[in-house]
Amino acid sequence: MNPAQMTAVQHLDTPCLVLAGAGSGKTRVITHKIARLLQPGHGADLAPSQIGAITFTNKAAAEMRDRVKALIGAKAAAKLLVCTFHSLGVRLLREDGEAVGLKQKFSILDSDDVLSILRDAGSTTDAKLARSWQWQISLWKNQGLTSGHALSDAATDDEALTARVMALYEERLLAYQAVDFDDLIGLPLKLLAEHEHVRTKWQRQLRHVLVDEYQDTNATQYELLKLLVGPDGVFTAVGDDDQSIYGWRGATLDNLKRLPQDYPNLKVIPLEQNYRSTSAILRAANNVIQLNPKLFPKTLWSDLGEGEPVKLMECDNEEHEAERTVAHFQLVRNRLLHDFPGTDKGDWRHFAILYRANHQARIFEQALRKANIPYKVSGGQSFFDRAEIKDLCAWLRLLVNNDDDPAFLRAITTPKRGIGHQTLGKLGEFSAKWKVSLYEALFAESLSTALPDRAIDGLHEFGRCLNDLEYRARHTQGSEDAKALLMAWLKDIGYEQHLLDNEDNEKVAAARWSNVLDFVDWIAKRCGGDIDPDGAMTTESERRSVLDVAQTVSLITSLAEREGEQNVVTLTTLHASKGLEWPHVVLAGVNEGVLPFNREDTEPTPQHIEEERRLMYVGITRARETLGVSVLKRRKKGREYIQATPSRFVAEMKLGEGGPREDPREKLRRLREELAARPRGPVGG
DNA sequence: AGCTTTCAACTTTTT
DNA sequence: GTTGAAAGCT
Repeated sequence: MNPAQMTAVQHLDTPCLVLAGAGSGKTRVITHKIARLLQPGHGADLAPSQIGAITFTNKAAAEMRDRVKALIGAKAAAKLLVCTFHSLGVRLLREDGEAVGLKQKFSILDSDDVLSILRDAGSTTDAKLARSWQWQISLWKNQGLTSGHALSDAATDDEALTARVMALYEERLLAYQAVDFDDLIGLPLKLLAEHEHVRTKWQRQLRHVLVDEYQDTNATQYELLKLLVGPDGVFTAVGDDDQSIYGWRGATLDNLKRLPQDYPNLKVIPLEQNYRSTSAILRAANNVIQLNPKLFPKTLWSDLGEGEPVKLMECDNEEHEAERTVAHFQLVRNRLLHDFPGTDKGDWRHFAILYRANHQARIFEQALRKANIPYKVSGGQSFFDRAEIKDLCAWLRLLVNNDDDPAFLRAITTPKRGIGHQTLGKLGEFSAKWKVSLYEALFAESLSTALPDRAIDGLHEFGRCLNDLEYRARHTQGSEDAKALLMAWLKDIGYEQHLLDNEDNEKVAAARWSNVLDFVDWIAKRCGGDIDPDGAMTTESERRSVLDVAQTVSLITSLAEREGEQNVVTLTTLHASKGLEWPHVVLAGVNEGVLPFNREDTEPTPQHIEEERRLMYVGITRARETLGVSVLKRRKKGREYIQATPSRFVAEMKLGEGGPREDPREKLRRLREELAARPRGPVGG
């Protein structure tokens, strides 16, 4: 470990802000600090259960857990609280949510559920309108505002309407005993703020909290952390102001600015040594980011050698860009295969194409397919967004929370069981009239006044099926039994047949069914009780019932199992690339209007340009060895091509300045030596 | 007028 | 690849 990392790890007694530049080994710092906190004799001497490590994504949490496990052993690691902000919220609410009026078995709505509730609440079929409400409501919630605040602050008619829809939405959520993702932060905050005994309980429990990607926190997350940590609590925030690229969804750098003021004894430690990229790449990155007003100045450096100059690729149009990128990759790869035969340096998984917007991927996909190069597009539709998975999730959610009406409607109609609009409409009216959930209405005595017996029989049949499944799910643990239960259930409800009936293409139906089977395996695996990949038996305490697993299912959005292991080229957006790295990277379409993004009719604000500049910085710093920056000379607009302007960020990189001047042959020899001497395997995170 | 067809445009995304 | 808008058809 370098001196700065060491300082960060050894600083245990006051709040600490680690400004971790890209590739500076921040995960290393966090994991080692956790180990240090556990070691007796350094003043902290904490038990594993007293430490919390908070991340933004499940993937980051999983990686963190793995790396801590390697350091302190599986037994101690299992007792640590390593989780995302949202799963921490779930935990707080499951344990103490009753204090804010939430029953223990609440449901978590995903953004599609939210959208359909909003469409309903605002009586519109206009998806765009509903989405704009969803967006605005989420922003308000992330600032800690309720519909009441929003309505009184509303500056326009649109905002007032949104606020009114929000009020209806809040009512619905309460009635369903459901929360959305924003509530998973907002409600725990309310819980801790308003209930002293809960607050002290958690403050006593967690003696040291470490937060990853601190620059991505929003206003409510800041407040939540503050309450969780307490007035004299100790924490470690790890982040990089230069990599803050989520301002548009509520993240605010104010959280970084406020830290020294809110905690005067804050220790600020910059990590500037980069273990990822060559000097040529870092110089370009520093040149760009320098132009932003800086909160905490820092300059990245590395001792990995000068490396190859950043290559500017000027392309005629999008097709040309894709072809050139593919040709460039092939060239680099062939050189590696020649220079380092028998190594994995030429593997396709070491190559990535990064772009600003998802639709830019398509043309690269075509070119890669044509060249027979394997690739994956990351981002886009996730496994859990697929209709078949959502169908099954609806059933699981309904098991967890019988009052989850959106889940009820989806489950009772998929697969079709002869219960249609008529019946459900009546049931809905009945439940609204008596202020009960659809599930409760199902078993009400007086339902016979609203519906014919035949319809009621069908409803009761569904209810019995559900109760039976719930009973079994509660009492089934261990992956083998869980899998048997789930398969029996799918057979019961005839799900495979349902897929075949509703899909005219047999292949598509088969693909969907295969997704379902993957999903079953995935849940079963989570029920535990079988052999771990590393050979150790999972402990008895890790065995969970199917119902327990079902509770957390809506929080998880990616299988992320062997994602990194496929030997394929990665196509991804700049946003989704944060935290990742590849030896060879091409940044595509680095033109004005695209990166920095702006619409032709609007003038970008300086803050917007600054965030786009950070995005460029993130992109540059993903590359370990070679970096290509591709610029379009012309862009397709309608049928003809129009002139395209290179991004201002290209000039800002100052390519060709500051590098060493040397004989080309000498240079080639040096490059090869440097490349051969590079350490293998991943460094830092 | 209301429907269908065609054509172009397309922020960024986790939980 | 999907969606929304505009043109064209009945």
